[in-house]
Amino acid sequence: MTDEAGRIATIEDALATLRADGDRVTPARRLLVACLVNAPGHRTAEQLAAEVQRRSPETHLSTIYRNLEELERLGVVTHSHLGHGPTTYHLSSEAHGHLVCEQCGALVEADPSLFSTLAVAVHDAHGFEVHPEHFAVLGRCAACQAADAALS
Amino acid sequence: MTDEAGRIATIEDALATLRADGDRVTPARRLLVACLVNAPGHRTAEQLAAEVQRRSPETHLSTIYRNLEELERLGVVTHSHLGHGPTTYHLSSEAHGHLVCEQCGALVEADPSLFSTLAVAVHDAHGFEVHPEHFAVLGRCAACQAADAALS
DNA sequence: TTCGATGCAAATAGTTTGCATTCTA
DNA sequence: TAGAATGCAAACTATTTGCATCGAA
Repeated sequence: MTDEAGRIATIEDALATLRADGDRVTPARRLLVACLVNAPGHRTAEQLAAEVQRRSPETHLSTIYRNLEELERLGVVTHSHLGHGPTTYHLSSEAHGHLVCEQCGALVEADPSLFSTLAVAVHDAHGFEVHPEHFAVLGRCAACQAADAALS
Repeated sequence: MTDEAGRIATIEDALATLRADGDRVTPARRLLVACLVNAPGHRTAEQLAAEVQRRSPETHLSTIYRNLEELERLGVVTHSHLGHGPTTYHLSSEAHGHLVCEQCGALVEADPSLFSTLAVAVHDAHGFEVHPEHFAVLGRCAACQAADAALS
């Protein structure tokens, strides 16, 4: 129920990007791209492997890593470091910032516009170009603040 | 030449914090705290272990990890996740933000004030409390931007 | 039919844990 | 001298790599 029409154009876009670079379109690559396009959000290499393996159980985790690397090189995929946990991957077209609660691990996706003043300030002060989608802003979510406040 | 006076008060503060919690002051803890106080900046557990081992070669890396965890629990030490690389540790009193270049790995320490508008915007939008010292802002440093520009 | 992609096993990096021993308080 | 801290080995998680085989173009 997740592989029907509507987004196939984007799958084909991704495959066309591979072909344009001289890369081959293999079943594993088709499935991986379909997973990324069909369901948005952050997934680890392991989660993506599990999804791909539902259709093609012999697909190896190392193949997922190699293909994510290649798709990232081509600009189709972006990865983020979310504090402690493993690296997560998503389509580059879904760029956004990340807020991760250090207490409960909750992930909030933040509109990139929230980062614009930071980006300007950092660029003015250090000439540094900020990539808000590649890292997580760590802190404490509203729920954990409320829970902590209730204790005191 | 790094263990002379001037900052010893802070070493004693850290040890007093341990004692106050009922923890014991061991040679490994003394040396670790001294390393952290005597030289500022970010170091990985492995780097700290190497420093401690110059004085006390039998100190094990797992002891460093356990003590960093305890010092962090007591608020003496803070860790940061700097993109790809391993976790780094520093005294909590040296709080600051981090800019890490994704191309060359350069680390720039940023004044926490640069994060204040981000913190306000994120709090208004999501009720989320930002801890600027716990994560790295990834992007591209001025030098890499200049180098890239020269290529095109 | 060729060379890129894959599967598998093994290596690697970073970190954590179990347990017997040591040493602080 | 009781219990916390340590050293060591081993487990564990995330990721990378070498190599023989397979398959897309």
